[in-house]
Amino acid sequence: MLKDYGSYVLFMKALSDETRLRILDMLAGGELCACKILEEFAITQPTLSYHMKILCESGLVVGRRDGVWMRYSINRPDLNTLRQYFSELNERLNRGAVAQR
Amino acid sequence: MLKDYGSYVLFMKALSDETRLRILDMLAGGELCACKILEEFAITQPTLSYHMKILCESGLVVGRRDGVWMRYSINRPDLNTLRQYFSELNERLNRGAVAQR
DNA sequence: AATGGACATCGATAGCTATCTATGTCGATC
DNA sequence: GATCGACATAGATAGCTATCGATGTCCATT
Repeated sequence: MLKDYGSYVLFMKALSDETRLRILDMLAGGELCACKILEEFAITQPTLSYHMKILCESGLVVGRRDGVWMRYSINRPDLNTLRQYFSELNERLNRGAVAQR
Repeated sequence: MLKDYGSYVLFMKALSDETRLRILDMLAGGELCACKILEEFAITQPTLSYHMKILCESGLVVGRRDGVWMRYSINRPDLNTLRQYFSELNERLNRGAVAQR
């Protein structure tokens, strides 16, 4: 069982928007700067800035300033935590299924 | 890469609320009826009904009527899809890390 | 020192979300 | 057939979210 749902809720909230989901997908290919990400979307720069903030505040993404640019990448430990969460849920579900029969 | 973000957004939205996350967690232990779930929360019955609707509409949870009761359980294929999504993201991220060095 | 490029912040706003009370439906029981 | 228990639906509402245009900051270049 989870003790701390708070951080998971933040993860899920961060990914409960198509724009942000697509950004995470892009970042899985490696670090990208904000302007490169912006090119892929039909949103304004302030809106992207807002989405990046949500992603960073969840912990799933980290940004670093590189001169004029902001470079974003996925935070491995946090993505791993999330991956593990679903794996464990799945396992728990399967264990239960066996126990029931 | 994903083609259809829509269903993933629905999954994430469904899980971006602490009440629903906890419900999913409870259901990982096996099927439960609505009244049993309700006992664990300090919310009213209509609010639970609302949350169960969101979970069911996402596909992650299925409900079946059993006489007077509604019994809810996790939809294995959909949970598996979600598990796989994060596993693949993780893999893709790790592949990239190697390629970069 | 003026300009321009990359980004963040502010203020406004339309639309969505979670929650409640009140009420409805449908079986089972008295 | 009146009541009760389990659930859904309707209507209202406070608060949150995604989006924009306008503006600010900071650095590099002209």
